[in-house]
Amino acid sequence: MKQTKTFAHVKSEAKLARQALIIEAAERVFAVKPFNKVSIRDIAREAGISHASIYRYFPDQQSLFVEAFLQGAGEIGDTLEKLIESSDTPDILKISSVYVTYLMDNDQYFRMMTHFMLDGSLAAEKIEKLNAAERRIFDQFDRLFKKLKKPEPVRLLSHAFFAALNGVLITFRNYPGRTTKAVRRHMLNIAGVIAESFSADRPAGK
Amino acid sequence: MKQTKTFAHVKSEAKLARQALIIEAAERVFAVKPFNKVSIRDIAREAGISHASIYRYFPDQQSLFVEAFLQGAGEIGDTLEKLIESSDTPDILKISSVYVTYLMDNDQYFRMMTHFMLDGSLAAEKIEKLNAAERRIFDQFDRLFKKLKKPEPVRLLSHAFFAALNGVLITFRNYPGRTTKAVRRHMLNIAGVIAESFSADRPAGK
DNA sequence: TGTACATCAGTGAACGCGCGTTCACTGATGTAC
DNA sequence: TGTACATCAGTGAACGCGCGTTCACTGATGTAC
Repeated sequence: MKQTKTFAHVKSEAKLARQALIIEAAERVFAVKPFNKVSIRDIAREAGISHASIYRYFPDQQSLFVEAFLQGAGEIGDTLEKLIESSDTPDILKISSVYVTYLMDNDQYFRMMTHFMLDGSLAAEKIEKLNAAERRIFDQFDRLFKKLKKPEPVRLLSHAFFAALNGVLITFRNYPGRTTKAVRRHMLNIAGVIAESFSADRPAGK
Repeated sequence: MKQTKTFAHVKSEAKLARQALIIEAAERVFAVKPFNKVSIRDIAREAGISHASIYRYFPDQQSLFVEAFLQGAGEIGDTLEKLIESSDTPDILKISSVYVTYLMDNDQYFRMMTHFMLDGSLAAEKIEKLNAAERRIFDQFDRLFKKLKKPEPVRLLSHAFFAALNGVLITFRNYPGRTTKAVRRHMLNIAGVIAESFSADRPAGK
């Protein structure tokens, strides 16, 4: 009895490991191809399996895509956490530039994020997963603003800050007639303007 | 000779008028259907013509979509212009809420905007058209910040303000578990936080 | 006024494509006895 | 150790669909003489 349980365990672990390999392949494809052009066939090719095999591991395309995104969201969360927890007076300019830089370097996650934000047809259970990732970032920004001694409630500030940084990423990503380098500089510049406007003391009660 | 010119003129005006009817039909479809689901066939059906006829008036799908978007962008530009020109001390809170409200009520334009911002495969000539519309908004925000006596250069502020408002629209549009009304209130609330952070005086030289 | 011809908006049918997903099958591995 | 059976990962082929775009044709309108 113990034996069969262990065997089943090994088996299910193998399954999870193969799932993970598919997700990694998906991330590599997303890094190279615009989100809306990525197909199940692309990912299968990258993973070195038949496209029909994907369906042994994921019930449908949407589930796979959401899992791939959550990987990236987790990394962002980890990075911000380290940055904010490690100091008693975190540098908001640094934080905004890390966030923006990460999502410029890993454009695939930003594409996925905007896709999911725009897509109205997500299953409720998927939405909840994405939302948990978002809440984690809000929580960290809350910590940031608390450490910066902003007046309560800081949650609204966190929402506004997060939204504003996302806005920078979407608004200037295809800034025409600029090199990638120049776009990058401009985004960081604008993110800096935003960080500064969030760090300034505001007249109380206004 | 004069005669034929006039006839040709009438003819080309008729053509433009029919083009405009197709664009209007497209806008109606966009208002009802997610951007990425709208097809040439949908628009033709709405306009009451055969889908093959579209190609008498537009070389391809992209051209039609861009024209449809520019209609909406023009309206936003007009609205902001009125608002900012009409006062010597414009209300930035009012302006942010008008902008956000317009793009919530006319969600199709926001969808198109984000689509074009994310799409890397636009023809250069289309990009230029879209960019002109964007510049017009930047110019108006420049006026706003100048009237608010912000230190030069105000262009960066305009960029940051525009980006931040767009960020609010994309970040909270599918805020889960909220009614449309609650989402609306939340967006306006966050847009208010942003407007406020842009209207506060910031320490000079910081 | 009548006739032959040119133009061109409008169209239904078809083309070619890529997609997500399912199906029926293979073959390797493990299990029961 | 050997044999019959069960499981299930993996697969190539196929299904069914919707799309953007093109084609060959019609028919209304205008032009030339």
